[in-house]
Amino acid sequence: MKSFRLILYLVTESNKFFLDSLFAPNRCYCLTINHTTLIMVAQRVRTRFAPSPTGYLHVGGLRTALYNYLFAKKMDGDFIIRIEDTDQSRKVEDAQKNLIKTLEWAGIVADESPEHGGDYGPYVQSERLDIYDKYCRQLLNDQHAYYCFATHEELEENRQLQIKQGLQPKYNRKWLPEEMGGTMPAGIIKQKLDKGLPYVIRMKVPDYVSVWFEDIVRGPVEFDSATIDDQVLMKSDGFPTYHFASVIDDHFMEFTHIIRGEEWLSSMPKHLLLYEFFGWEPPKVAHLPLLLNPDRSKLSKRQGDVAVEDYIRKGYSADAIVNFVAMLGWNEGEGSEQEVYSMEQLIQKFSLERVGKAGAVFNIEKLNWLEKQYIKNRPAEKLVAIIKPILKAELEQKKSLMPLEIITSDAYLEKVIELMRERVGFEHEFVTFSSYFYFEPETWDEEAIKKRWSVETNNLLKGFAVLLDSLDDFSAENIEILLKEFVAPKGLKAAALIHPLRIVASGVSFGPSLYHLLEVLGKETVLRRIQVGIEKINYVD
RNA sequence: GGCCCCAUCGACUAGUGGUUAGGUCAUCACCCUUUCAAGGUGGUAGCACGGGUUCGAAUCCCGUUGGGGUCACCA
Repeated sequence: MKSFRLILYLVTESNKFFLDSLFAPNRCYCLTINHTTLIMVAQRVRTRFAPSPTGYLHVGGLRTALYNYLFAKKMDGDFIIRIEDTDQSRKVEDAQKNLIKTLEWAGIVADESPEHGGDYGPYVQSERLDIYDKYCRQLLNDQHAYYCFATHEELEENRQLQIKQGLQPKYNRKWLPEEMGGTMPAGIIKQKLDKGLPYVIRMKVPDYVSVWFEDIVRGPVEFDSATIDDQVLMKSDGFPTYHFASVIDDHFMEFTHIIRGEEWLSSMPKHLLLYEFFGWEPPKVAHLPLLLNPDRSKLSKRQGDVAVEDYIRKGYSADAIVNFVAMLGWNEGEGSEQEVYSMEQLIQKFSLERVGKAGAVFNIEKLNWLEKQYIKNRPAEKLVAIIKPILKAELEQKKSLMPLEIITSDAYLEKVIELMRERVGFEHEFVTFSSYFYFEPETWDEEAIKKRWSVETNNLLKGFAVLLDSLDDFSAENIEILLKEFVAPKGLKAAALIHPLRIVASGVSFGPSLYHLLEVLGKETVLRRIQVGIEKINYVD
């Protein structure tokens, strides 16, 4: 029972730390002030991420999961994954596995989930059908729900008619029984039931009551029940709808906080009504602002990648994505100018109170910048471990003229990393963007040749190659001295040789310091490339 | 359309009655420099609008406008 903190948090945010330090975590606390005793019951925070297994993990879903996770961990509570597979027709094979795998990739590991189990299972809704059935029956008994035999066609017809009449499309309550205030005689319902005709079960939304609740991020929100439809609770295939299943599960899995996207805000009153029917205490809720396309519509395919898997494939790291997505709608607040946060720091600093209300545009440029920050600061060993498999895969496709044991060594890769870490945007670019560290150039930047070559260039290279060959210590410093001494008596600038050297050595006109580049490549490779370059580059004035 | 939510630079945001409206990304200029980056310095750029309340409003209230979400036997 660790979440003593939760209750204090809810009761008195400002006194939290004061009270926190007064009591050791336990189940029950008594506080007596002026003969008045305040009793607090500890309750461990439990949050959930409840995706449906219909495919990939959406970045919005990742953020929702992350906020649930951060909040739970911050409060010393548990984060749970539940799979909402009540629509069997949309179920996608392996989606559940991928969802959980992708979350774990991001560092979001559930305390309870279908894969890892827990005390509140099963964690897949299709395995909880008997529970929904039982509680649906209870609602039926209590006259909070009723059978409805309307067909899809009938419903659609009714809808069209209402639209034509300028009314709001809403279920017409044709099957609401007489004893519940409707017009359908019990006999007819029984008749249909006996015949075994397909039906759904609808909840009866009370007329003209006001449903009010306090949203943690939005404050008070109010709905009029007259605008709420008699929601289907059980579908004709015997599966519950989302609304019903999630309320039942949220209750029995004892979640203390529901943190989800704003798209759920308008179904909140239905859920609240269900809690009321059952006499259960609803959890606290927080509706997160939506993630937006650049045109400010709800983030969607069509306008770029939305699957976390897409970003993984492109080479974004978990650190950067988590960091980025966390900042979309949350910030530490006044006084902080921190941009880069580790998961630990996020857990430490996160709070639902500081989640914003307005939607946030998913801005890829900031993500790119963050990714670079991480690459700049990631320890070389870590990068080596990431790059090596990429290089090895590449080496299976392409032959290298350089000694394999050297270019695949940690020492060599670390040198490449130090030269390139401020020049790459993704980890894989240490290989793909810097292939000249491992493979011979096959093309030589034409624009650059035009700009940097003169009639003398090839001879200069040839002459310098001889000097390089005689250099025993092939270090950047020595190469620099040698080059300057070579060029000075000729009345040339160092640049006259530097640029051509870079081009023959790498094929491109940009990259790290030339001297360091040559040092890392090594004498043998450099001499070979000068030779090949001279042969291949035909300068025409 | 009904209902609900939202509104500070192009983007992410700080700001909770008194600030020259701050930071980050992007962008521009300059510096550094063998290239490309990185880094440094500086700049452009914002409180949607209209009414109140108040000595004083980005901040509180009302309205308008704009945007979004939602109105399924999908979640």
